[in-house]
Amino acid sequence: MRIGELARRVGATPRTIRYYEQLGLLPDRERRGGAHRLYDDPDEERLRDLLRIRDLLGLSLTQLRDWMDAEDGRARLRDRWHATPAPDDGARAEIIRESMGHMDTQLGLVRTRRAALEELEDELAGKRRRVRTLLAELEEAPA
Amino acid sequence: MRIGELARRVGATPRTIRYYEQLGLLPDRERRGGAHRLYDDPDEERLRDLLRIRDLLGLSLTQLRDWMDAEDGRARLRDRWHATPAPDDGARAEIIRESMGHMDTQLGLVRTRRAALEELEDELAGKRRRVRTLLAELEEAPA
DNA sequence: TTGCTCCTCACGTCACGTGAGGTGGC
DNA sequence: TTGCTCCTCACGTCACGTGAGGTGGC
Repeated sequence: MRIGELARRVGATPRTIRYYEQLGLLPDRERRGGAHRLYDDPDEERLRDLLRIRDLLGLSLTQLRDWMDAEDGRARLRDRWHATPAPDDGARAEIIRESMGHMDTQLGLVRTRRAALEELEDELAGKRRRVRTLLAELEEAPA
Repeated sequence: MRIGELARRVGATPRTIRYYEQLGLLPDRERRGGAHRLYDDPDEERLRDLLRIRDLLGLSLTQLRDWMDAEDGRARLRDRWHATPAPDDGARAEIIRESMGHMDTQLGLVRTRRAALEELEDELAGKRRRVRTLLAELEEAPA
């Protein structure tokens, strides 16, 4: 698909996609003769992930790059794992542990934020309940 | 307190506080002779609220202004309510209903976001579990 | 060939960051 | 009086938005 359709699908703009390509967040798509960029489904999936993490966690694009680098690293590790069920020399376990450490960092970020949002939601819900009670009293007992 | 201390307390910078004042998000503090800005505890509370909503919901400062305008409106309404327990002519109930409508909008925003974060958290937790299982197998049964 | 979408500059904008040069207040 | 913090410009930066002017491809 072309850049306009990709943008429409994920709810972004062509400008954002080009900017992310420039920063290395998206691959520099093979363009025959410097012409139009063409994207496939995995590209769309990656872009969705980028926008989702950016929006939900409020990361800068530099932080987003770090996040995706780690994700890519894990993906490569997983491929290597499945490709070679080799004898364990301890190094593989070590790499997995490192990968886990990074996942824990990610999970910590998400959990902290979700907890903060839950607190905000509880506060708002409480306020709403109080106002609703006030309204009910007003309707039941008009002076 | 002065702007530096306020900034340090809430985890912002003096520049941000001045910018928010300029946009009308914070009050233009009385400054005798155009000198230093002085803030009190309610100012700190308001700034905390601003930063919290901005960060958790990712609002633009224009949207943030709308949010706070509604909050301020509700606060004024509440004051008026407590000041004059007047006879009900229906107008008060109407104003409360309007206020409720806005709170529902706010709650909807927060809930949508929290649900999205929960989904992300579940996905990450699932990935982590799978990697952990892999690691356990590796440690228990070395080839 | 006509439309539509894409291309690359390049300047504009939002939300601040970061000095420059000068003044207030314990 | 000496430090420290504050003040107001004002230019820089990040993450894009928005034309200007030109080209690709069904």
